[in-house]
Amino acid sequence: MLDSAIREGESVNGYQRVFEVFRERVLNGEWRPGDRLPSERELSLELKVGRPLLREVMRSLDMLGVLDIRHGKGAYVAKADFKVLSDFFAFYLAQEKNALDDVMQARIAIECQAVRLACDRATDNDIARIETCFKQLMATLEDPEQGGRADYQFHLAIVEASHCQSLMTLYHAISALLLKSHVQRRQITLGSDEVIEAHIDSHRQVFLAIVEGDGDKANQRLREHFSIGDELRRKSIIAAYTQEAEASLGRR
Amino acid sequence: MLDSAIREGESVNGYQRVFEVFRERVLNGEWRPGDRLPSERELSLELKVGRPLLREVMRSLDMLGVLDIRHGKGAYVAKADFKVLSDFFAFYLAQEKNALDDVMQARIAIECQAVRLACDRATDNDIARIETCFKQLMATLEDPEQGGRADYQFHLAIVEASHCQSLMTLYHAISALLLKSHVQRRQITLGSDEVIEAHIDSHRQVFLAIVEGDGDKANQRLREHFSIGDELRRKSIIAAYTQEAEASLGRR
DNA sequence: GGTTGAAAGTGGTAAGACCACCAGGTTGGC
DNA sequence: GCCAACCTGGTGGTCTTACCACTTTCAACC
Repeated sequence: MLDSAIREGESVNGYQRVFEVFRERVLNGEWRPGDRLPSERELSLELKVGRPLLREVMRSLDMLGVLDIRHGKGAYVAKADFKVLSDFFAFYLAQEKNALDDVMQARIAIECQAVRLACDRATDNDIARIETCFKQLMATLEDPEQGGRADYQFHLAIVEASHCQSLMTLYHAISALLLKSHVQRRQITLGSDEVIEAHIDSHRQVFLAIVEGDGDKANQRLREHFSIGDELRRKSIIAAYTQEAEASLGRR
Repeated sequence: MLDSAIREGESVNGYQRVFEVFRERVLNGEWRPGDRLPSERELSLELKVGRPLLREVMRSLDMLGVLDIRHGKGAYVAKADFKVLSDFFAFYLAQEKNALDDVMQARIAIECQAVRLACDRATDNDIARIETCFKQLMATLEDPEQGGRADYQFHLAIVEASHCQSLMTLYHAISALLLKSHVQRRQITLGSDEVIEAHIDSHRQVFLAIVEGDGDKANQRLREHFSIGDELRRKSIIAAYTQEAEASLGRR
């Protein structure tokens, strides 16, 4: 069905035809980011299709992030962004079991590569930002909501220090889940001094390795960071169930 | 009084409202993959929106891969797949310079994590498949087209042996570019025995590490594989330019 | 009994009308 | 003369209606 456009005849449906026109013009650079498109009325006239059909295509492209349609102003070509990927993953993950664990693997993949690149490419600004995030992390230990956000910001800063668009894009795509997961974990593990200390130190080690610019070391420490987090989460879950069991026994 | 509609922020435009309804119903499992949706007329009645608007939403979801709309039959909930990601990347990469290098970083990220998981999770079947791909790789050394495809298949087999959906999804998303890149590289580096030997051995090492089930080793060897490939490509480019320069001098 | 073709239901498309929003020019008051 | 409020034209946002094209079904016909 991917080949449907290759058909010789005019038999493809109008939607495909119009979509291809847009694809062509954007990919050929005829329509560049920031350009304003003709009005829907004009376009529907030019392409010889009705406005509803044209709008179906444009809406789809809007969802793809290729167009930015603004009520009362017009439609603009946008720089494709990750918005659509978030939507896609939301639907996608709703249909997958073990989705969070699964996505966590993608997250590890992205961050581990990003941290390597960051060691080479990070500017002073990037370093400073990561440091700021780290301080913020320490300042919000008590609040699961803010702490989770700070945690997420720290990791995000690392990924953006890689200056690699595709990694950043993919990371953003799963960011909604990551943020949620960070907050959840905070709520579970809140309160244990030992946990907090390990957590902070783990972040610090990663940060220092980046400052040193040692890609291998940074990668290794980040992996340790993830496995520590994983272990802590398991412990917490076990603890939670144990408490529950005891409470259950106590009620008898 | 016009503001009466503005409450709870639920007052956004109809498109958003309808989209959220679909999102809810799919995410809540009310509509599961394979289910057939009510007809457009029924839905537009139920949701109290016009059919064109409803269709805009459904088309968008069709593009996202969430719905499968079939003329004359109806709309079905589909398992979200990576088709949309390819479209997205096509637009996205058209706007980015250095796109290929950039995406290559994402590729490395995905494969390096995948190979670790593969070491733990690969079944006998997976191993056999990777081995088959490796043999195919050796059998097609002469043909850039087939050789490039075999190369791609080898790496794909590794990723799929990770049994990690999100990694596989992301990998598929960039697969079109990877395949193209594999073939291109083959065309450039074709002919040098030394290059071919290094290339084959590099793959072999990765394969063996997976068979051993040693994640760290496999990861390291895969990284070496990539850096070898990178180096070879650079050398070839330099060689090509050198030849060109000599030829240019010769013509004078 | 097998074939065929109409009918019903579905998505596909078009046209026209009207509403909501935005920007820029016009008009009114100060 | 200046500024605010208002009007106006253009744009996207939405609804309605009608009709076309594809698929399936089932009953009439051979």
